[in-house]
Amino acid sequence: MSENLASKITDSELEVMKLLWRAKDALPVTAIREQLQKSKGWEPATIKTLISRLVSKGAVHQEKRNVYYYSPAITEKEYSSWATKDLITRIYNGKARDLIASLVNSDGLSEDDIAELRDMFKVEE
Amino acid sequence: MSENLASKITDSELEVMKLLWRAKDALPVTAIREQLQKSKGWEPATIKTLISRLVSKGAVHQEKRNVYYYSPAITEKEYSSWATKDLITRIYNGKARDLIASLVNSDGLSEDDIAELRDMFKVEE
DNA sequence: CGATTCAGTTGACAACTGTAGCCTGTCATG
DNA sequence: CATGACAGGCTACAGTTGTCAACTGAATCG
Repeated sequence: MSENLASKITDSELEVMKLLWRAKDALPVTAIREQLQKSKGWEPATIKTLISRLVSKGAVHQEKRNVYYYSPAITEKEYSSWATKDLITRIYNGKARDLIASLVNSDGLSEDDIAELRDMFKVEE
Repeated sequence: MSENLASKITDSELEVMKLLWRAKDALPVTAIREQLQKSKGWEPATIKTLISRLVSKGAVHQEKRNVYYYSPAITEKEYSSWATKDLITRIYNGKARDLIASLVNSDGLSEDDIAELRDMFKVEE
């Protein structure tokens, strides 16, 4: 398990991160709460807990104004690429190509996906 | 989270599954213990716990002989493809191609991998 | 200024996870 | 047959995760 930054963002916490990634600027709890309360049906307390856990583990940065403003301390790309490597390590013996092979022959990809990928690999040299 | 079969095999449990997948036939605890004790440094008790949890959640099948013989109830392919789809759902908004794109431009793939993938997508039509 | 609201902090609690011990019955072995 | 080893089943216990409530102090509003 390659830990360190962003070490283990949980599923619930990830919902908060997604929201913060979508926002261009730092957000106060109010804004975060508004969205997640509706979309996830969470109580304000739950949301506050998730935010502080994320701050503790260094995944979210807080900036003191009147009230704290929160923003991601890691980018979505960083996280998703970490999560992907983690999957590859745990499940595919560290071989990225095995992951892709698995996707290719197990209906994981639509015709469109395949076409697009063909392009993706064709163009670059 | 698409649950059901193999619902949430944990990291430790996965080590047991890997061993069972490698074995062609069902194995008694003895055999499982021998390998994991050395490779993982786990106590026999730990290994027994993992096996029974896997049996409970239907990921491992047990067959009564003198002593129980254990074998995977789900294939490695089934599991890894489930885990991959799960990742895609959670992190890539359900878009498999985004996963691959992320791999491509984030040093997730070696030159060799890319060459091989180019082939992979070239050949089939 | 007194009452209301709510951010931030702390505590809580059940389910799950990692790790392991104990007990009992059975099987092999001297 | 007596004994030791160990499979299976049960219990345990700390740490993590998903959810949330209570308290406190500051800002807001009438």
